[in-house]
Order: sequence, then structure tokens, then C-alpha cells
Amino acid sequence: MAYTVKAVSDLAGVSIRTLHHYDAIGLVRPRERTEAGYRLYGRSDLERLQQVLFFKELGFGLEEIREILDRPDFDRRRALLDHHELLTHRKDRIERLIRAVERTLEGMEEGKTVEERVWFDGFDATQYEEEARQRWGHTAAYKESRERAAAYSQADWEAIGSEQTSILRDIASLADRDPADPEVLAAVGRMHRFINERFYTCSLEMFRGLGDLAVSDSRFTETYEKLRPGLPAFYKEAVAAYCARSRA
Amino acid sequence: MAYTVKAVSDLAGVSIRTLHHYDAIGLVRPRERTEAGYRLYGRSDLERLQQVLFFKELGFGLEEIREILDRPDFDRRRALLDHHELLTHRKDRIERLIRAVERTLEGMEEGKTVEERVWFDGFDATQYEEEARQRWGHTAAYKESRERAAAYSQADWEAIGSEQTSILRDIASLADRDPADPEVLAAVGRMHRFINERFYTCSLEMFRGLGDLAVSDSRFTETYEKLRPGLPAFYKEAVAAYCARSRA
DNA sequence: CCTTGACCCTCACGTAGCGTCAGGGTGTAG
DNA sequence: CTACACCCTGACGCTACGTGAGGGTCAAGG
Repeated sequence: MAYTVKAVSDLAGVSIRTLHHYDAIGLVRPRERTEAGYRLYGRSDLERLQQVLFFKELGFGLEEIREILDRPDFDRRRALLDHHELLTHRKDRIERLIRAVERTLEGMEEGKTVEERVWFDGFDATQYEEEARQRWGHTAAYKESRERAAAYSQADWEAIGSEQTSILRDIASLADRDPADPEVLAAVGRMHRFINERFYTCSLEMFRGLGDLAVSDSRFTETYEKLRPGLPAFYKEAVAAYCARSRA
Repeated sequence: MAYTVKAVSDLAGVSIRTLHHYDAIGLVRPRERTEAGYRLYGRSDLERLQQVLFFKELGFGLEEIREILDRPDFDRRRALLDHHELLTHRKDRIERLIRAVERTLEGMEEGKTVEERVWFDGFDATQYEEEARQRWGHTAAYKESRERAAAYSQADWEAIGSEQTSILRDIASLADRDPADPEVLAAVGRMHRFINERFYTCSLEMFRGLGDLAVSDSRFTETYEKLRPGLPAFYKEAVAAYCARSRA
């Protein structure tokens, strides 16, 4: 079954001009053209368009999307699972905006002063966009680690793997303590240094974001849960405590 | 309490460049400048910025936002209530996207073919943007009715009011019937013609959207409920039936 | 066959809303 | 004084299309 541009436009909710543009930049090309030059899209074209639209919805630029989709190891199913998770977080953001409205109204009704900070909760979308980019390797940090990785030998990788496992094991063994316990902080600090030395320059801000990923990214969550039940949440708290102490 | 650009940027989650831009176009201006030229924002500036960000979140352009905020009768509280409702609908959209992912995955897992239409549910944002514009009078139709209204006299307005009330009353009196009942359709048709004659060129598509507003916009819902409990939903169904019949 | 209307094409100008950078001033703590 | 964080204005550039011009294609109906 083939679709012309109007059919695809109606189906997908994008303009014909957008489809022309995506064809022109090689992002979503129709499988064929009629003799008259009409574009005819097939099912796999629609699959790709769907992916484009999800990535776009999550804040990626078109060139970024193209790079991701063209990876030889791109896996559609894996991507959909990711989209699902990230969209859930986007929904959280809207809920935060809704609550900001409610809090603002409360402040107006009851004559009490609500902090201005409350008014703006949810507007800053960078956290969510950063999360999406972390997942797909579109951060400056990822690029830096790629460059370093290019220089690693097999032995290097084995050493890195052992070191990382060792640190995580240590943290897991301390998971019954307070996240702010000095030994916990020391172990988390080793992780921070490990990343800085082996992968990329990792600011406290970024490290804190990685801590959050332990809870919000199912790949990390699963891995950490296998090490020890409850570890994701503990790790996040421990990283947060470490970052707060290091900043002071 | 005064805030400089960095403070506002951190508070509201917008860039300093954005604040410069908003000042330059007169959208959000700081209440004063220091002798060195630093911008100092006050509470009411932040209130306005909050409104700008909500409208922007809902898809309005900056010029549109300015026009709305500068109306003498702009009411902050009324606006917040609207934002609340519209954001709830935006959340619905994200939920639709999430379900589209789920349905796509189901189709892949079970080897059954899911219609391509399902893949794209939620991507078309025009419905939501149109809804927001309807509320704030930023549609071509609204502009047309404004022009016509300029030519109406007091007597015209009275006649229009009576006519509209009469039509709505008729529809309400038929609300116990099937929405596709011929008499219902005739009454709804009178409303359609009324709008075309008195306000603006109203396509079936647009009229259908107005029917939806009876349910989704609390102002219409309240008014219609007062006429008769359950009328909003009935009206929506009746308009939908009328539009379907008229298209055939 | 002609007409009409919906759909298709390419080309190309223009834009909204900033991001980024250059170059230089201001305020505060050590 | 130095260093650092913050501030200013000016201005180039960019992404992702929207819009319009001008013209071809397809299919149904007269």
C-alpha cells in the first residue's frame, strides 16, 4: 500500500511541506516516485517517520535524529521503549506546570504570598532534553568519552570494567547506611573520579544528573537492582549528598 | 525585591538572551535599570513573565502573547484558569503519544498488523493549538466576526442575542432525543447558519470544533449546563452528527 | 473531448525566536 | 590590584519549516 503526500500528511499530522523538507534532507524518503514525479511512501517509510516524530517530540534536532536513525545498531523496539519512558517524564513536566497554576491561584485566593519560584516550576525543559540526549549519546560528554575510548586497548577495557564493578559493589555493600555517611560519600567520590579519569570531564551538575538516571532510566535501574534491591534510589541519594558536600 | 537577569533566568528557566529579547520587543520589561545599565525585575514583571511562558507553552507566538496581555480587560486569574484547563488537554495529548508507543509495541510483539494510523495518534498538535486560539480570539474567524461586529447597532445585537438564545433553547428542548434525529439536526443547522450569517464563515470543520468546545471549554459547558443538564455533551454529539450528514 | 477540482511538483523568499560570539563595563572578595 | 562572576550592547547565524508562484497530473462528470 502506497501513500501520497496528502495521505501521509493527514495520517501523521505533519504538513506536506514538512514531508518535502524531510525528503530533501534525506531524513524520510519515499520508497518511489510515479512517472509524474509523485512521491509514494510505504510502510517502512512510515515507521521511520514515526521515529522521527517521536525524537522530534523529545527535543532532538533533525540532524541529530538522522544520525541516530542511521546507526547500524539502531533498534526500533529499543527506541520505542525509550520513547515510552521519556514521554512519561514529559507528562510529569506538564503536571508540574498544572500544579504551578494551582499554586499561583491559591496564592491569589488566600491573600498569602507564594514564592515566585513556585510560579515557574516546570518551565525549564532542559532537564528533560538533557535526559533524552543522555540516552542517545548526544551530549558533549559522550563525544569526549568516545574520543578517549578510541585510544583504549582491550586490557584497558578490562581494567575499566573491573574498576567500575568494584566501585559499584562497594557502594552496594554500604546501602544500608545513611546516604550521607562518610564512607558512602568516599565510595561515591571514587565513582566520580573514575568517570572523570576514564570517560569525560564530569562536573558535579552532570554527576548529579547521572545519579538521577539511576532511578529514571530503566537500563541503569535494572542493572543496579540486580546488584542490590533498592540500590538505584540509594545511589541517587548518595550522589546528591556527595554533590551537595562537594559544593560547600 | 529586585532580580537581575541571572536570578530571573535561574528562577524561570529561560535564558538571559531570552530576557534581553523580551525586553527589546517590549514583551517583558524590567521595572528599572541601575546606573550601570543592569536590568532589575520586580514581582509584577515576574507575574507577566509567567503569563508569557504559559501562553508560549500553549503555542502562541510572542506577538500574539503581547496583544493578549496588553488588553485592558486582561484578567490574570481568568487566564490562569484557562491555562489550567488547556494544560490538562496537553497532558491528554502526551498520554495519547504514550499509548501510540504501546500500541506500536503490541503490534510488533504479537506479529499482528496494527493500522499505521495508530502509530501517529497525538502528533498532530493543531487541534490543541486551535483550541487555545479559540479561547483567546486569535483565529481568522474571530477577526472576521470582529469586523462584522463593528457594523452592528444596538438593535442588531439584541436581535442576535434573541436569535441565539432561541436556537439554543430549541436544541435544549430536543436533548432527550437521539442526536441524529432530524429535528435535532435541523436545529443545529440553524445554529450553523446563524454563525455564518452573523459572525463568520464557519466551515463544517470549524463548526465541529465549536461543538467540541461545548465540552472542553468550561465557559461553554457552564452556560449550556444551566440551560439543561447534559446539554454540552448532547450538543457536541448533535453537531458531530450534523457535520457528518452535511459532508455526505 | 473538455472542464473542473483536488492533488502533485519544484523553486525560492522569508521568518520567529532565539544561540552564540565579540568587545567591553561593573561589583565584590581576597 | 587581581580574579571571577555578572552585566551590557551589537550583530551574525541558524533551524525548520510557512507561504506563494507557476505549472503539471489525475479522475470524474458533462
